Amino acid sequence: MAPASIGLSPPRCAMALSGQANYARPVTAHGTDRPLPLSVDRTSPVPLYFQLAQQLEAAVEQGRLAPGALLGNEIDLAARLGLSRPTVRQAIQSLVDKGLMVRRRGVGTQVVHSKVRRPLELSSLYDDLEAAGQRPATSVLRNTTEPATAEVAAALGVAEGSEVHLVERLRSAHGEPMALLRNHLPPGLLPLVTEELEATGLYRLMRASGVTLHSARQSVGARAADDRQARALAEPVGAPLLTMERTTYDDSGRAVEFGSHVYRAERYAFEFQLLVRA
Amino acid sequence: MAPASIGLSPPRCAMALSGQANYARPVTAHGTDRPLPLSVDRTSPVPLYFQLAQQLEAAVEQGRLAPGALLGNEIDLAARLGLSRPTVRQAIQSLVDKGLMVRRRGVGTQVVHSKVRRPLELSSLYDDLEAAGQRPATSVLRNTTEPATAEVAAALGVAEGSEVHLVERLRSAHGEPMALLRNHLPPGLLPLVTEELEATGLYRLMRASGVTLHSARQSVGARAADDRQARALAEPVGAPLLTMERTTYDDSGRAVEFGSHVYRAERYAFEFQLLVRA
DNA sequence: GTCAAGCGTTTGTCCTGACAAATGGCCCCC
DNA sequence: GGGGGCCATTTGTCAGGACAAACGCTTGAC
Repeated sequence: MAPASIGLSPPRCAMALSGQANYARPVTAHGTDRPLPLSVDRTSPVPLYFQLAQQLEAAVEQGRLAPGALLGNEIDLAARLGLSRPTVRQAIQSLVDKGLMVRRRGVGTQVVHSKVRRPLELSSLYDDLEAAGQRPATSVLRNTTEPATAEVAAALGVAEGSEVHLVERLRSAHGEPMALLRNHLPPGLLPLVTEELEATGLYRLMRASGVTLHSARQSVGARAADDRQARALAEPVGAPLLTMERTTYDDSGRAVEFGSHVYRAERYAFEFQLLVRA
Repeated sequence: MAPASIGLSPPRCAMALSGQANYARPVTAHGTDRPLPLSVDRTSPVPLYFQLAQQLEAAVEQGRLAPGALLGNEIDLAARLGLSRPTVRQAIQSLVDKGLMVRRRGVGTQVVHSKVRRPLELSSLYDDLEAAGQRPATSVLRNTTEPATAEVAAALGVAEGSEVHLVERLRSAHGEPMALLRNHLPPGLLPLVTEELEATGLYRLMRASGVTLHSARQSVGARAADDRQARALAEPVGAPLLTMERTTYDDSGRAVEFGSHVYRAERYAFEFQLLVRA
């Protein structure tokens, strides 16, 4: 309706990531004034805008493009690279969407003043604390089917009482238990082999089975450890735990997973970054 | 480097929102086959692509575009509206970015199969549980300056020991305490009037003072309530609390706020939605 | 000295046109 | 009847041009 109503601007978060990765990178390399070496390969199957975006992103990452530095106007940039302006704009826009750059009409495009640099190109939800060098270990506690409770049925969109898969895992890092993971999956979605579940993450298995993950709803809270949780996680009963419930959907809108997880508060925290969208 | 490396796809979250809003909307209105009434107003200052995007979004919202429904090809749509294809694409792309639609080459664009529909056009971080009908109340416990501790100094990018603002607030809803909010701000950013702080949220005040919020880093965890927290929140000592630490940056990369908050686990949870970006 | 108007610069929006690549269904052949 | 190849459809990518709107600086007036 109204042109620029925007009362409060809805934040858009660039990524949610795993536990306790705290990379305070200094990056004091300031901007040189020589024009950034940029080039595109027209024989490559990689889209031109994507090539450019990657190069710019790498330049920001390595400090060759200093925070606050102007990018130079799009027309010249396009001419220099032998590209059209829309292509250059598409490249820059993707970086703006990632929160790496800010555009200002009449001023130019500048690199966002660092510090915000995204924590990592983090990806899957937590089976990739592996990427943080945590060497995760998983032990499968249960891997069966059971009748869906009302809560699970509602989340997965199946009939209450119908059989669904249940996987319960204990995830450890450095030999210490970190989280207790309960997942319910609709029947017949993919074969759940205990050995595979102990070797890798659930999301990777799902993707490998051709499931196209699309979105997820999460709810993060806290609770006191009950008896069973305390035993599994080697915490005293009543210890504060971080809880996460998540329903994941695929492309077609099917719910493909309902997870109900608890983490040891001492050893885990969710870190993520929000962008305020224009 | 590689064209479509994408190992694991980094999720991108559409928004983070407030507490305990659970709107399970049925929306069983299925797709009619009559062509959606769409039109654009070329005399309006609102960009054409934005007009179109809004209309499509409204149609999805109201169920006039059923989940899974094909949108019809872009060429025809453009012709029907008297627009060019790039403009139509820009409109659709913005909805794809929001997670409302999925494009498939050779197939078309379809509305994502509901259920995922975003929880609300949520916005500010939590002073808008007001929007959830919670009628929040804030009481300011402290509003002073104090020397920055090492942690605060690092977060705000000021010298350790230099004076920074400190605001401590207790936020309640329905007369019950919900959260204890501690915020540190760099000196001179904006005047912090106790009366204003009790009447509205910190973010709104900052925006009203011309601060352009850009991004934030958050860390969410859990802990047991200490003495002081327990008293303020009317919980027993040792009760599980949900904790959140956040550093917020403006356009220029300046840190404009460092918050350290605790929430009653019984009364509060973070809900948000992640999108897996292509 | 201060404030306002003007101007160049840069991004925002929009158009037309074209070819490439992926998908899915149809048809033909075996 | 089943399988493979062809083809129409649809989105993905890219070019080149045009005008509008916003910003910042400079110039000019008071």
